[in-house]
Amino acid sequence: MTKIDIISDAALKNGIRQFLETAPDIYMAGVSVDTVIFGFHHDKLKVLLLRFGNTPYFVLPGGYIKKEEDLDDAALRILQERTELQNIYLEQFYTSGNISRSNEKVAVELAFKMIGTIPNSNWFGQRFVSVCYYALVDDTKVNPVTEAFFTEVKWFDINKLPRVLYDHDNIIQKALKRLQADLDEKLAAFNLLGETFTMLELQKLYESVYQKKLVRTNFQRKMLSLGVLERLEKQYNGKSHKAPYLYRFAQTV
Amino acid sequence: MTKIDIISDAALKNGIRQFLETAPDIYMAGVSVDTVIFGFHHDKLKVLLLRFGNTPYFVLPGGYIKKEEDLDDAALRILQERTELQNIYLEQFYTSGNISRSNEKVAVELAFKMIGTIPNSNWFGQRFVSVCYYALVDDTKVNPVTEAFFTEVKWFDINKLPRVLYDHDNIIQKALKRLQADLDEKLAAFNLLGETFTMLELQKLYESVYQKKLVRTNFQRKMLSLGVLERLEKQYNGKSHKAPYLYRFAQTV
DNA sequence: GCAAAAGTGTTCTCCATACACCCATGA
DNA sequence: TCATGGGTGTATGGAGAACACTTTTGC
Repeated sequence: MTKIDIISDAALKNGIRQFLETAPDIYMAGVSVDTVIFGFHHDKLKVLLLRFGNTPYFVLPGGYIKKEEDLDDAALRILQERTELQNIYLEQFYTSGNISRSNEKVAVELAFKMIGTIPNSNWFGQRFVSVCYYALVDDTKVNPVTEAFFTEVKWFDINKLPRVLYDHDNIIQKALKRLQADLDEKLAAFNLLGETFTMLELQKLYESVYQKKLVRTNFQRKMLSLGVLERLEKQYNGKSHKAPYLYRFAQTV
Repeated sequence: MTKIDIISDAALKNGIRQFLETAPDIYMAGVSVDTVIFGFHHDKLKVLLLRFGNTPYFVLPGGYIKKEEDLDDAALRILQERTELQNIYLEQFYTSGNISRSNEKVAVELAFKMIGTIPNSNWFGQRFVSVCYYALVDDTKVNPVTEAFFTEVKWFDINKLPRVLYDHDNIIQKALKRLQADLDEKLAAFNLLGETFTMLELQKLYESVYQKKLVRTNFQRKMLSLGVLERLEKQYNGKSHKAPYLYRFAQTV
């Protein structure tokens, strides 16, 4: 087991102390928001996670709901703070509210070590019900932003996740299932790609979401039959084979 | 417009006052649970609603989460309190958290009149994020229970809903959509029927959920092909036509 | 026998699958 | 010319829709 190495940086402690002083005035108590941010890179489906302090543990990007803020707006704000993106595709998919989710030993122990003693009545000590959203982003446009509590923002392959705290692993799996269900239904896939893409890239994306191989020729026909793809010029890439067409998502709303 | 007639019953006021005194010690603040209870009766899909005080307005059965209680357990408890049923089919489907949902003029006005002045800082005055569940019940086994705040418990046809408070109408419509999606997927329909039923009853149920007519012969084949129906003896009902078979849901888990 | 509803069989179409085939490209 | 990947055509099978047909029941 990896040794847990806690930073003892005064600035970090001060940041946390300041948050704890102001949080109860700004945010709703007892309710939090967690977001599963999906990206697609190198033919793999990725999830954006935050390193918890200086430990080897990661958590989902999350936050709290301002007292005069709509729930969906809070999720969007939290995402924008973490990615600096506008126009994010966002779906609420689950609310997690078991007592045990907030009590996980490791997390509590780590929190204690990070900021010293935590009075039982303070912000982090309370029980939270967490409303969970998933987001689809073009990872090339994301500018990951860290903040006081977290020392690193990192993309992880959905199949090679690190150790995560709380019930966040469960939440990530639920998000994936929901994404699978939404992918065809809501034409959500194109939010994970850039402006243009080849048919093979699109296929790899579907394969990484459904976690299974698809038949190339039939996939192509199915995508074209949706009537939402615009075929652009061919993309010559120097490879010794036929150049693939580029496509653009052109939904006629 | 119907005149709003408010009861000024001392017992009701006392009940509410007592609740307000103890609630903050027992329940999480800021989070509530609302349930859409579906039943099926006389070939119609029904929803169980509570009359708000002595007004013509209705609300969804709902409640709060105890400080040491799992979210799903809270939903189950609230349902059991209202229906006296065990083993209820329950699905979480949405969490509603817009600021405006708690601020609807009519609701606030009614609450004021019911219990006199409400200090802004009290329990009902706070903002709630509501986690919503839908339940499927055999309505013949339900024993609707009223309580202090509500003067009537009543089944309503999904297409003939009364005026409901807050955003509960929106929640009901979302529940129906989710039920439609789950019906085939999770074989959920049988929770709405008694032990045995005819194919026609099952078809009427599907039609009332999907809100459209289905072709009798093809529906029969589809249901039988699921492999979860056990055919019992015929049901002679005195009508001058062939007697239908009775079926039982016999899922091999 | 007749009307009404229940149950079964048949055809047709659509769509997903499987796979054969040809095309374009650079080494 | 060859290997590699891209694009299109075609046969097949299964599921659902449409509808014809038979069976059962009480009057």
